[in-house]
Amino acid sequence: MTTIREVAKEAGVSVATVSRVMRETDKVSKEKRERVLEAIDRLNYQPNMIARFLRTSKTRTVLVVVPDITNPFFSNVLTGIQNYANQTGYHVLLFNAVNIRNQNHELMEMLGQKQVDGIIMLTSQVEKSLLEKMNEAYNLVLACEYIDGIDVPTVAIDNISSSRKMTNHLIQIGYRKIAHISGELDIVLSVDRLKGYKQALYEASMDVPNAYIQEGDFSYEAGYNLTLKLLSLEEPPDAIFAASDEMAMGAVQAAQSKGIQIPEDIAIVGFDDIKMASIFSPALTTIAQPTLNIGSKAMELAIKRMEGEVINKSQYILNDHLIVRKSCGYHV
Amino acid sequence: MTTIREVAKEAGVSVATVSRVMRETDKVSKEKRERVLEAIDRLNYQPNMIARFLRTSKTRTVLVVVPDITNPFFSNVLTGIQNYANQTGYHVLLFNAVNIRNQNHELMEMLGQKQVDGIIMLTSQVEKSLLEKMNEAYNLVLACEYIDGIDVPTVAIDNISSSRKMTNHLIQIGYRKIAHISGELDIVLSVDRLKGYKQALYEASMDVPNAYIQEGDFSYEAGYNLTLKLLSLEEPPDAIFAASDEMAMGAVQAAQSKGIQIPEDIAIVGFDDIKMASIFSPALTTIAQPTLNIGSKAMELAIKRMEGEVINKSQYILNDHLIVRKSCGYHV
DNA sequence: GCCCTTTCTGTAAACGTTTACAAAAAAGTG
DNA sequence: CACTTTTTTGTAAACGTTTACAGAAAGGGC
Repeated sequence: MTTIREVAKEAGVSVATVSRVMRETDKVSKEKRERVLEAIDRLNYQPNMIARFLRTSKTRTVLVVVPDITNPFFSNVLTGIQNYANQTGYHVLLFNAVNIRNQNHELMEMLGQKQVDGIIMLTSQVEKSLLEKMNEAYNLVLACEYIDGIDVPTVAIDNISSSRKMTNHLIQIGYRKIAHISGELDIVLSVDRLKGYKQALYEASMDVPNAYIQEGDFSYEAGYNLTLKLLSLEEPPDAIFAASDEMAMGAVQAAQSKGIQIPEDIAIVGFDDIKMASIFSPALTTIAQPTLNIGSKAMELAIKRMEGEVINKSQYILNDHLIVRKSCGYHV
Repeated sequence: MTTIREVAKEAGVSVATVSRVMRETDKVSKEKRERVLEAIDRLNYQPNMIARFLRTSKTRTVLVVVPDITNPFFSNVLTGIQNYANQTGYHVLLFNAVNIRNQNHELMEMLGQKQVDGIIMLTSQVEKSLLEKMNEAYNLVLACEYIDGIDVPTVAIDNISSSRKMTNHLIQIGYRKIAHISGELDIVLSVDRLKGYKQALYEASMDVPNAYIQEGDFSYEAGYNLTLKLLSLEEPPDAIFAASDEMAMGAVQAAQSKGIQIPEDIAIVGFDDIKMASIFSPALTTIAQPTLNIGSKAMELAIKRMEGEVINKSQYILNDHLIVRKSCGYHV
């Protein structure tokens, strides 16, 4: 491996000068600069990043904690992060936290070991105290999920208002018995979506039976099973608003398995606008989240923090939008 | 930040002893070991990994090059890699290569800079010479795509035989006019799948018109458009074998848009068995690849190489299997 | 030519570990 | 007890950079 020392010798200058040329940080005379560049070229020199990291105590690397890369929503956000990172010379260390709650320790270890300069979490499914610690000791940014009561930069959509928007849409086009299949209710995001749904009903002075609200877990299977449950109610809903597209697809197929037509007999809508939502048949009415932007904004904020900038505003709310397709029975 | 020096002072021993306790590499008397452990605990010491990396010139990190994390196939393999890495104390640095061909330079730079000990590529879409260089200078492992003529450890399924298996299945259940929509034919994998298809036809002494073979690019849109093309042939096929599930879904919808029923009027099958393949309607007959295993095996090999072991066998072929669902019209 | 700035360069000390080597301590052996 | 062998410890030199500091060179003004 060629080192800076060898380059210095080859160019007939000191190591300091070589370093200065590399980093373009300080004035170097034209003549020496050229000699150095030539030497670098000749020896095919590449600086050892680890040594630089050690000296500068900056790694230009951010740890990204993803609950499940397999989930298209997360992988899209991750793509946004990665793209932005690429453009700015940062690197992404991946932490695929299948069961994040058991991995807290490991997570804190990685941070303490200085391998990364910052951390972006696509989930806030950890103890609040841990989140607080990470926020003050390291450069934390949350994406996708807002958490109450601590002041950490967060980028997400306004789940309450988008959920309200969706519910309003269903009300407007005439549905009166709207059920909701939520995500796990220990996740803020699920609670918010439920909240928005309730607000819309309240504003429209509509009342729904308790059984219209079912707690799922964002999975296809949950959507399927809970829909069977909803359909067997004495007075089944005429519309189902699922908190994820995957659950909505499960809902559609559960209904179809009972010979029920979508959207003729019942409307079913989702959330996220994953690619399949438009391919699926019937195409799903859903809420599109600006996943790539969420990712890049999160990375942008993380970089700002890592470079020492103080972030005054802590909530970054990006615009989602309602996408009306066939599954809600409203033809544009 | 607490350093090893402070721990040493606190415990009343030398830094070497502390290091030895940490790494469990050398004998340390019980008494001192305990003193050190206590001191570590008291000071909440965590070793600075970067410093260790520099000294040992090992980073326990592997660079994973993924063409597109958004693609469920890749994200599954990545999950396999990540899981195995986690278990063995390795880390994954993500390189999302949207257009890998333009990023060769960047890739080589990262390797030269010693930030990673090895590299796993989920694509071989780079110049062969580059691959060769990576293979000899760094610890390269290929996953998913085999490349001819260089001796780099590769883990994948046997695309030729699985494609032949699928085609045979279609022949067996009675189809005689089987078309194939391939991936990009500058990718080995696509060529292999095409090859398998042709072999099966050949063995069955079947001949198909040239127009039955269409080059796509694995995308839904390609599947859709090429199917429209196939259907408007004078003698349209009675079965379409798409080289990816996504293309198969496009094919299904293209057919449906023409009022053609699947599988009654035409069979359509895919490849990969992504989650949607079973949810989609009609459920897709497809080839299931052991994605998680591909990932973990690749990581296993990478670790072996990084730890200096010489890998004698260079091809690791994992078992795929045919999954028969509704879309091929064969009821089990 | 002299003095004062300004610009450029080199020396050497970090950064926080690991580890070769030597020295010290402990354990065996007769 | 004296000697040898084994085990445990500490000292200090790496690893390959960056950068504070001081010194040299160059430029400007008179």
